[in-house]
Amino acid sequence: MYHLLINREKLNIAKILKSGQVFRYEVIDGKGYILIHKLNYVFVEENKHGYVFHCSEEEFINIWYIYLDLERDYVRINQIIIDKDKRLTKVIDEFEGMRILKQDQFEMLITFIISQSKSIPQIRKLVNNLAVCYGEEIGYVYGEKIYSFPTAQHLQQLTEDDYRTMKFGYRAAYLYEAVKWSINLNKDMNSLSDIDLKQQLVSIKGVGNKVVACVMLFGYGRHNTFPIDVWMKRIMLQLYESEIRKELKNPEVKNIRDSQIESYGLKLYGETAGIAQQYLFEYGRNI
DNA sequence: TCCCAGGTAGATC
DNA sequence: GATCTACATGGG
Repeated sequence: MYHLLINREKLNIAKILKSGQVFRYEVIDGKGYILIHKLNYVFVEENKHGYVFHCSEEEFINIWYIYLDLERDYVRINQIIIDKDKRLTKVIDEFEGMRILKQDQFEMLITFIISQSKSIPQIRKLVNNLAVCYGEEIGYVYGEKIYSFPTAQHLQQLTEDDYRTMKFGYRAAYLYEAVKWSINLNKDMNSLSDIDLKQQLVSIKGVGNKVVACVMLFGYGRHNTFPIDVWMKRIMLQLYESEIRKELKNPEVKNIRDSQIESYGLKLYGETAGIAQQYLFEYGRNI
């Protein structure tokens, strides 16, 4: 058992799990949390001093330290973001300990394809169904069976109709395509530039700008991305509409495009855009 | 019954 | 290049 005494200013698991970036985890009331990554899971006990990871030190360093993005200096990044916009001071302070998880790339691709036009509880349900039906049983904690998320190989056997039977609706064809694409991958996507990676991902049918940005941010650790969904659009227009309009060829247009909001976010927040986006998302949800 | 939910592709102008 | 709409399903 690895005792890691880490304060909640640096790591706040409750806030991370509620931040909308991760869909597979368990909260054990009054005791702690279960985190899941590939074929690994860990029970993280919460006490007044901090967190205790119920795993070896080796596993903590090799898996959970990376998953939780603990190497990155969020204090420095938070200050950069506040310098860009002082209005985020309060939400960053209240959301202290939030981090961008580095999750499984295939899981992110599938999860965010599923996410289109679905509420967060519905996404969790569909994604968990997939894990229960096609993942592997990897553990048993506090009466909960823990499943891994299926790999592309696990899902290779499924037809489009199988996904429809599982209530994925029109996303069925997209899921089928994404699995096929993943099976046929023959190069290391991690070595690609942001632009090339984006180009590859967006070539999958059913994968557009928003899903690509989420996969790049939460799966590939590309923090220079700024996903625009309905929430972000509302928040960004509320905070920056006049500034965004100044950048447009025709500042009088009725509808501002997602890509224009994305450009502004990337320009303003640069390498911290992905993290800024999480704070903005939280800022908007609390209005 | 109607409307919306962490969107996207395809048609149309 | 901008705008409109169908696409499945579930929940309020």
